[in-house]
Amino acid sequence: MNRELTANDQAERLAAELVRFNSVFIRLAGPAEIGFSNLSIVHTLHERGPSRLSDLLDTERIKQPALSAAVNRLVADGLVTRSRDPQDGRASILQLTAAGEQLVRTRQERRVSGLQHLIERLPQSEMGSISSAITLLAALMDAHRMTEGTDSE
Amino acid sequence: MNRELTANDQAERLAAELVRFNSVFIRLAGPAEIGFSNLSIVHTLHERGPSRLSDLLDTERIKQPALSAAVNRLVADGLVTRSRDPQDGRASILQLTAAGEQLVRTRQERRVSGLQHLIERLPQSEMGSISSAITLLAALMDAHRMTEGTDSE
DNA sequence: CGGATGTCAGTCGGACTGATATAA
DNA sequence: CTTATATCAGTCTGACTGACATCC
Repeated sequence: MNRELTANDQAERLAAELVRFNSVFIRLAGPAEIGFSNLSIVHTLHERGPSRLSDLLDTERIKQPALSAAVNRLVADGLVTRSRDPQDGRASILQLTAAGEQLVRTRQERRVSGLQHLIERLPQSEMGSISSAITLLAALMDAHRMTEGTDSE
Repeated sequence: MNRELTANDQAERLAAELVRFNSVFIRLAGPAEIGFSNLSIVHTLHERGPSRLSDLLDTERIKQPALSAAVNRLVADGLVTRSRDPQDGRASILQLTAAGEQLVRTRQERRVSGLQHLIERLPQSEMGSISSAITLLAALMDAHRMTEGTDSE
């Protein structure tokens, strides 16, 4: 049960540190220009490739009409293209433009650059823990995928 | 210079994993009920204790009128109290109520609980990397504090 | 016609800018 | 008077709900 206590303790500390670190990390990519929701849509399209509106509905935390409007904005901004699905007349196919891909890439580059500056200032003793942190985060994501669908909502 | 390449590579991978993991992590606390900005204000008051509006202005990413209105909402919701500073007639002192503190606590508990579920599903090989990840995150925060003020904006 | 996909209309919260009141 | 602190007024972006059009 010492192990139980330790596991809970670790979750507490990890959560606390993640919250604090995130407040810094999320700003590394710089100001968004486009809103959070729009950014999230662009990001999701980047990860998934061409998708329909209803595919995005599952991940984006907004409702259909808001999503529709958001996509219209993104199209107007030249970040996304809409085309009709020849297989299904009801569906639109959404896809990032080159500018949309560039936006994602630029933000990620800024994050990397900011993170690099921080890493350079790390004490030598911490350098080794970076790669284990990377695999830890990946493992936590795997663990999350395993629980998806079994959780309510 | 092999070390240079590795450092950049690590920053890239860490940034990518953090972005992906965050999309899960930020949802662990559940829906906000109150908006993002309001939540951020509550969180900041929790971390700093009693503050004035202009203290919050530095950290919150909104302007004075929006901050003022947001605080009014929080007061109406019973999460924050305003009182005048007897030392300075211009200033309001903002402070979390018990309900406000409870909100922060509840959200953190949900994060911890969600994280614990994920940790329980980790392969044994990753269990050891949690505590090193905690110290890494803390070290990265320290590194960030060192660079604050030297960066533009 | 029934279910899925997407849009239209009206409303509302919450941000912004610019002007303004009050205290130091 | 000038600066700091906070609010008021008007506008705008982007979310929501509910009704509706369109295609399978």
